Amino acid sequence: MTTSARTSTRPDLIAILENNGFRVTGPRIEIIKCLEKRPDGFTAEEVAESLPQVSRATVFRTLKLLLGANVLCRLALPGGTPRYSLSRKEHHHHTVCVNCGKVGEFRASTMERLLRAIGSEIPGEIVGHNIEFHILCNTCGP
Amino acid sequence: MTTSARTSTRPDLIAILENNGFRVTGPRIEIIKCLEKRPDGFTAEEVAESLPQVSRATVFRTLKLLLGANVLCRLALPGGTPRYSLSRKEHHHHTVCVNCGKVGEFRASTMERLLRAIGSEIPGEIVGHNIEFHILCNTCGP
DNA sequence: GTAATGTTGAAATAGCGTTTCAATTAGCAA
DNA sequence: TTGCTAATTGAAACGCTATTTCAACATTAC
Repeated sequence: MTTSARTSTRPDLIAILENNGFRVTGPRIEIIKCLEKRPDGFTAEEVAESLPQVSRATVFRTLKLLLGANVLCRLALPGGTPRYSLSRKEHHHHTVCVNCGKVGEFRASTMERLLRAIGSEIPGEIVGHNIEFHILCNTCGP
Repeated sequence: MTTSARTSTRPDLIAILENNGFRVTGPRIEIIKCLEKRPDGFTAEEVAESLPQVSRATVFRTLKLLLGANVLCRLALPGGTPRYSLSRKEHHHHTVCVNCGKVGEFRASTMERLLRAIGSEIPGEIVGHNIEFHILCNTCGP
């Protein structure tokens, strides 16, 4: 019996805790299970509300921990509440629906080529980037 | 005597107030003058501190007004205080130095081509995007 | 000038997140 | 298995960026 059929695309978050020297505690397991049920992204408050038995502070602490481990992304809608999304390990970018907030991931080959080429047009050393597309998803769309 | 030698790249913010039906008031003029002295971007607090005679609320109200008029951009450093930057009218993107916070603008032709091409790779209708490069600028760099 | 309406300051409030600190618990060693 | 120790937790206070409220005031239209 394998642990998960999705290990190839979704990192095993419990293992990530262990490998980074963090303790595997009840609250953390509950939070992680909750995140994995939300493929379209979520707000911190949504997680806290759905886990009233876990302290809000612990929710934020765990999200921060996962952000630091690069398995969670925080994205900002224009003028809206930040949304979080579990990520695949591979480099990717995000789409966020401006109507329903649903978060998607995509890897565009055009994008990757661009990122390699753009360096020479920017004055300084690129150490990171923030690229999000604001969309109307196919459910909310015109 | 012309109003400004930079009208071609920097919009005339006073005119923008007038054209959008906003009143040209003392506090707004002070705020706008202050912003125009800061080519590298600024935080809301920096503006408020340098204009103690203007209420903090008015600073934020005026920044929001200019954001709505698309002549000001708000950008987020990873984990840092949001920074604002006056913008040229043409479509552009931003660089933010992760060390000193200095904001730069650039228009990369590669970028423009990408943005036209990427639509077919994204599920839904693109209504906007958020693209920032986090850099070490030439002053802070290695 | 005067009325109508937009704008202001000051302070309270909101949203998202972090910190504090005492109490608890996971993980390890004996 | 027991005990030790450092990591973690909950609850509440706090911090920061920003917004709202509301009475007083300034600006523009008439």
